[in-house]
Amino acid sequence: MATINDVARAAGVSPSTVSYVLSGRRPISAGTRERVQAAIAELGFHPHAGARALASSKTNVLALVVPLRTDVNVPVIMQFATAVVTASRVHNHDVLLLTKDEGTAGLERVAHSTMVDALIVMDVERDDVRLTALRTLKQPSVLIGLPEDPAGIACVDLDFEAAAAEALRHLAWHGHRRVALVGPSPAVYKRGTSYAERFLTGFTIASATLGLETMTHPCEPDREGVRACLADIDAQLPGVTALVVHNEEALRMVLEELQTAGRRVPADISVVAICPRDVALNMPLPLTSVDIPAHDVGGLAVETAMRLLDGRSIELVRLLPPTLVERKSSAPPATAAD
Amino acid sequence: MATINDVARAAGVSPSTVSYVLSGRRPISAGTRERVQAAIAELGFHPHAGARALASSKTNVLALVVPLRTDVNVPVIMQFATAVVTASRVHNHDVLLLTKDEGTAGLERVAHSTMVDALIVMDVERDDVRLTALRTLKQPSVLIGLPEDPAGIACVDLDFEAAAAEALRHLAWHGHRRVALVGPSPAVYKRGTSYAERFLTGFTIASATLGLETMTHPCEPDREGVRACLADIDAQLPGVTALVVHNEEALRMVLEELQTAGRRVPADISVVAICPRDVALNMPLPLTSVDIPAHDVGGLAVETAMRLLDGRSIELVRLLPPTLVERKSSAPPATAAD
DNA sequence: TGGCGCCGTCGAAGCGCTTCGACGATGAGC
DNA sequence: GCTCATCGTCGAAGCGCTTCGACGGCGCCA
Repeated sequence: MATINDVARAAGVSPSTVSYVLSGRRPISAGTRERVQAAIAELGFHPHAGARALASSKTNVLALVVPLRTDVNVPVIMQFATAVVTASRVHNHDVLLLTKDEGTAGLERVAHSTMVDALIVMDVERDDVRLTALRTLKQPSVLIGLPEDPAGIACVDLDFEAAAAEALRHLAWHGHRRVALVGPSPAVYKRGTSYAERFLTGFTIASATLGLETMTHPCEPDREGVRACLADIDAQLPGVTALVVHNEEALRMVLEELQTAGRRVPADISVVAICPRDVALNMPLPLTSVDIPAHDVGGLAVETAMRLLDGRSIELVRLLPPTLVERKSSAPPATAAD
Repeated sequence: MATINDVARAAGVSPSTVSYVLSGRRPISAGTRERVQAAIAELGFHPHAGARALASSKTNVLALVVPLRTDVNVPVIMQFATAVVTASRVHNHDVLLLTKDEGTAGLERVAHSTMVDALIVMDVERDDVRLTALRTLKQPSVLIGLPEDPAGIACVDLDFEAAAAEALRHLAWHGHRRVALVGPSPAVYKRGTSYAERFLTGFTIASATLGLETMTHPCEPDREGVRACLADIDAQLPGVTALVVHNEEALRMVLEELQTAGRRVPADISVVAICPRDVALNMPLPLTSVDIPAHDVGGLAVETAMRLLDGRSIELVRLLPPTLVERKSSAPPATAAD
C-alpha cells in the first residue's frame, strides 16, 4: 500500500503538501495540485483510516444502533438502516453497525475507543437507559425516536401524535364517528417504545377534540391475535365503521379477517394504515395511509449528526409532519339507507 | 480520554508493559498485571482504535455487504446481518455496514484505506462482478452464497441443491408424483442470484432421480403474481399434488389462494416451504419446511473470516446440509378412494 | 559459588497521517 | 527601491499504540 510519503516523493513535494491537496485546508498552486493528484491516481493511494483518525481525531464513521428484536417490524428497520447508510455515504462517512442488545456497553465501547464520530440510535424507549450513557460521551448522538426527556440529545422522527390526529381527522371528515385503533403488539407498549406511545397519545387527544367514540387495542401480529383484537373491538365498540391500523405485520391479516367476516373495505368499514408507502401500496387493496417516511427520517438523522459534528446549529427535536394519502380503503361510512 | 501512558504512570510501569497486559503477548507477573488492570479500570481506559490499527495493522472490524434491493427477502437479510454482527462481537470484532449498490468501489475503498480486516459479502450472483475486485484485495473475504467460479474465495451457504432434493424426497416418500416449484421472482433469476439457481438445479436433478413429474415457475410476490403462478401450474401440470415454495414473501399468499380455491392443505395439496424456521412456524398452519439457517450461515461466515485472519486452514466452500422438518402441511396425496 | 538461561520489564522506534509554525518568493504600496 | 503582506510550500512534532531488542535479576545446575 502506497503511503503519503510515496505520493510526495513521486510528485516531488513534501508529505504535508499532499495532505493539503487532499484536505484543501491550505491553498495549493494548480500545477502542484495536478502533479499530486496524478501521483495519487498512479499509485492508487488511499489514506490509511487509522492513521488519519489518530492524527485528526476524526474517523468519518457513524455508529448505528439497530434493534434486533423481531417483534418490531423488520422491513421498516431495514429501511431506516439503508437510509442512514446511504445518507452517510453522501457525507463521506461509513456506518458501524451495533445491535441494541449490547446496550449501554456497546455505545461506550465504540465511543471511548474512538471508533466513531457520532452515534445514531434507533428503537428508543420512554425512559431509555442508554440516554444517560449517551450524554456522557464526547461524541454527539442522534435518536430516531423521542424519549420522555431528551434533555440535550438530538431527536428526529415522524410526528406520530400528528399522524394519529391526521388519520382521525380524515375519517371524521368522511363522517365516521366510531373508530378503533389496532395498535402494535403488547410487548411494544410494555417496553415503552416511544413511537407507539406517542401515536396512542395523539389518537386519544384527537379523538376527544373531534368528539369521536374511539377505543384502542394492542394486537399480536398473528392470526389469533388479530382475530381476538377484532372481536374485542366489535364487542366494545359495536357499530365501529373505521379502523386505524398502526401495526404493519398485522395489517394484511386484518384485511383478510375483515374479508373473511364478509366486511367489505371500504364499503362496510374503512381502514387507515400507518406504514411505509410501499407497504400500503402492496396490499390487495391500495390503502389510505399515513406514510412512515423512513428514508427521510434516516437522512435527517445523518444530516443532524453532520451539523452537530461541524458545530452548526440544530433544532434539538425535529418531528416530521405526517402526510396522509387517500387511496382505496377509506370512504364515508355506510348509512342506514345503504 | 486516558491514554496508555496515563495508565502506565498510574500503575508505575512502562507503556509497553500495559500493552502486554492488554494483549497477553508476553508474560507479566500477577502483581503487575493487577496493578495495571486496576489503573485501567480506574481511569476508564479504552485503547484508541485508530492508534491500534496504525501500530498493529489490525482494525478488528469486518465489512458486511448487504443488498438493499427489496425484491429479496428483507427479514432473511436481516437475520443474516444480525447473525454476522453477533458472531463478530464474540470474536471481538465490529461490523462496518456497506450496501451492495456501492459495488466494487465500496469494497476497494474500505479495503485500501485499511478500515477492515476482512469482508463478508451477501447476495452473490453467478458471475458476480465483485469477485475479481475481491481477489485483488489484501484482506480476505467470505461470500455468503456460491458463484459459478469461486476460485480462491471462501464461500459459505446452505446447500440449496441438497435442500431441493430433500424437499422432493420427502414428498416422493409420501407418494407424491406431480410436484411444482414456486420459485422466487423473475428478477431474482434474471440477476443470476446464486441460491435461486442452485435450488433450481437441485430440484431438476432430484426430480429426474426420483422419477417425478415436475415443473418450475418463478413467482412475483404479490397477489396477482401468485394467482398467475398457481394458474400456470394447474394448466401445465394438471393433478399436481404438492408444491415446493421457495419464496417467502409469496408463501402466505400461496396458502391463502389455495384456501380461497377450496384446496385444503395438506389434504388436497401438500406444501413444503424453504424458509427460516420462524417463518414456517408463523403461518396459519405450521409448515413442513427446509430451514434456511441464517444464524448458522452468518456465524460460519464470521468463523471462516477469523480462521482466514489467523492463518488457520479452512475449507474453501462450505455448504451446510439442509434439514427438513415435517409439520402440518405435508401428507400423502389424496387417492381416488378418498 | 559461578555461569547460564529464563522471566518480567523497559525504552525506543515506528506505524501514516495532520497540522502548526516558519520561511522564501512574489507582488503591492509608498 | 525598500518594507510588508500574502501565497505556496516545507519540516517537524505529535497523535496513541505495538513490538522488538535489550537488560537486570533470579533460580538452577554443576
